[in-house]
Amino acid sequence: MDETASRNCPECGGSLIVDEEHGERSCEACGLVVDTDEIDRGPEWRSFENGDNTEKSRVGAPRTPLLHDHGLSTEIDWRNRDAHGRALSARKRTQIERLRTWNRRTQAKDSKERNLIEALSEIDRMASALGLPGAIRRDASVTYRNALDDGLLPGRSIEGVSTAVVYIAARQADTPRSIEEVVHVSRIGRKEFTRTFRYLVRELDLELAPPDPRNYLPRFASALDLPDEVEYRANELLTVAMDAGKHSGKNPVGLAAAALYAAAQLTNVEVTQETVGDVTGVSEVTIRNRYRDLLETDGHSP
DNA sequence: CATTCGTGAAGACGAAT
DNA sequence: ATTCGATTTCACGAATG
Repeated sequence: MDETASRNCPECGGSLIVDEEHGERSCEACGLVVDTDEIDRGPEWRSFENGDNTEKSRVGAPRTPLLHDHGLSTEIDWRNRDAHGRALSARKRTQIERLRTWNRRTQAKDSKERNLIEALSEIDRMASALGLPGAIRRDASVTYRNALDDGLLPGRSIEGVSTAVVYIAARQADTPRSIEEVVHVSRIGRKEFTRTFRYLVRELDLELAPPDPRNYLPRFASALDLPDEVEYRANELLTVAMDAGKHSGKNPVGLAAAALYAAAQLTNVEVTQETVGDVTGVSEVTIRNRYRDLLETDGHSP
């Protein structure tokens, strides 16, 4: 990808080569780096467009330097007058009319792209904090674009929609994160999240199956330092309960939490309802009720 | 004392009206 | 827009060890 530049090295006079990968221009002969970052690689698009997901992730938002337009955009007055206040000719007027149109269009495009830059950055940040892989981030970005193109953004915050699409993408990929987890790495509260989430699902006609509680087990078991056997038995309990249809209508996170607690009891592993509840974000009461159900269904109470 | 268990009031939600 | 039914959560006290 190297390309010989026209200028020469100020040190030794050798020809310069451009390293597009790093945006550097260096001397072929002496290796002197003449200037850096001459090539504008644009904002975040790259990890999104070409499939290479080679850890372009950033933590924290790279603030766009153009939060407002720095007065660079042009306003065209609505009055059809020239600088002296005289009326414009018909020919001049239609010309100005065209200018207005294009001015509006480019500004609309800019605002859309700025919106997208901000959103993609937030999606990446949250997905990273949640340990979600690149494929899911891309799915989330696609959903965000769809929402943006459908004009679903006005009235909702970028952060809210970004959070929702991350949650949706994780669920669709059978790598669900709980609402608590997602909200925890977001800047919005639970209330706004659920409102925005439902709104998106409805408006985009998304078909979202309820999360399989078993998909929560590995992470929760690991976070609770529970042995593999507990996780395995929890999986069994859930499978039995689901075959019996005892899971529908119940919070999948609560089921997973209760299954882990129940399995720990059955295998004589020490865990309290409180710690399970803290880690999973489920109340002790719910753990009690669910784990009672689970044991009963599996035949442990008579 | 720590943990578990059970309960009533209250909030959120989806479905039905 | 309101109501209804199921569920979850909170706060509390009792029982258990």
